[in-house]
Amino acid sequence: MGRSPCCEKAHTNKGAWTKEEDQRLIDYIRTHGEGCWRSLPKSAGLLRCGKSCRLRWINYLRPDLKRGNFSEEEDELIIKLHSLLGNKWSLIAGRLPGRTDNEIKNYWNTHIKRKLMSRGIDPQTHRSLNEKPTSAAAAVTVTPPAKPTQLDFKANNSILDFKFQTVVKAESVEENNCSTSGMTTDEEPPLPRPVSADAGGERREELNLELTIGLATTTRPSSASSGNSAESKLQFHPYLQFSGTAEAVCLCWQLGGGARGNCHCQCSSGGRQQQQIRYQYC
DNA sequence: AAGCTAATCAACCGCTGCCTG
DNA sequence: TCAGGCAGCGGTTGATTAGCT
Repeated sequence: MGRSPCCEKAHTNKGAWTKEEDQRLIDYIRTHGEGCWRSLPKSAGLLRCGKSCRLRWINYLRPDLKRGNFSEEEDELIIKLHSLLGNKWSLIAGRLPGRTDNEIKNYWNTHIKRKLMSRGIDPQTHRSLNEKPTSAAAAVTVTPPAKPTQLDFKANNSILDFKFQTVVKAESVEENNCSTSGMTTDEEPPLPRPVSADAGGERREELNLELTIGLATTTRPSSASSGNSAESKLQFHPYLQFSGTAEAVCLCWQLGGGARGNCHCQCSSGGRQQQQIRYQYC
């Protein structure tokens, strides 16, 4: 038995939204808030599918959307995030305040892909186009998860741990003062790292990056929906900070203030960022 | 000015995963 | 444990706009 359609297709409008439809949707959400998209069209007097209403609101009508061109900083941030997360547009959008997943996805496909290609970088693998698949990457190669299952993403109450593997050139790691667990060398010696050689015989190290995410206690108030999943809460913290060079990678994600859980990375800073994800790229 | 092509982006479609009974 | 309902996500489509000849 197939699933019932999400809406009565025979009685719904499709295509571009009219100003009147937009206004109805805005008025309704202002009064009642987001949530229950399935019943919203009927309640708001719209002949639209709930999914369509949701999309229109999220991608176009939301008041906190930033319109206009992407800045150079945003470009670079998207590239870095894509190298880490792959085509997880919603996660990427979660770190770019005022930008939507759809917008970023379109922008990626129309601008950034071309930009990377012109730099001689494969937009999917973030490796040099001239490079043999088996050779070590430039300074840092982060292998994006091809499938979500490869990103070991486990929710455990308020703590998320996820791990993924990256390959870092051995010589880059030597100079790095961050350990794989995000600790400084002053605190604890680095964990032993497996060393492997690729087909060309070049020595390289495989670095197991463990990211620890502690969820802040504050979440977006109107997070109706199934937004109580840890992953979706994560998206409510749009700020992401990169610092330092990309010679080696120490990743430490935090939500909320100060070091939480197992994180000992020196990524603390005060003020507004107390409520932001902090992501150190040192 | 007209016709064609490329670029852009809003919207749709189908699938996935979470929640609930 | 399982099935159904739902929201959300990512890929794709198609209408519109811009640029070129």
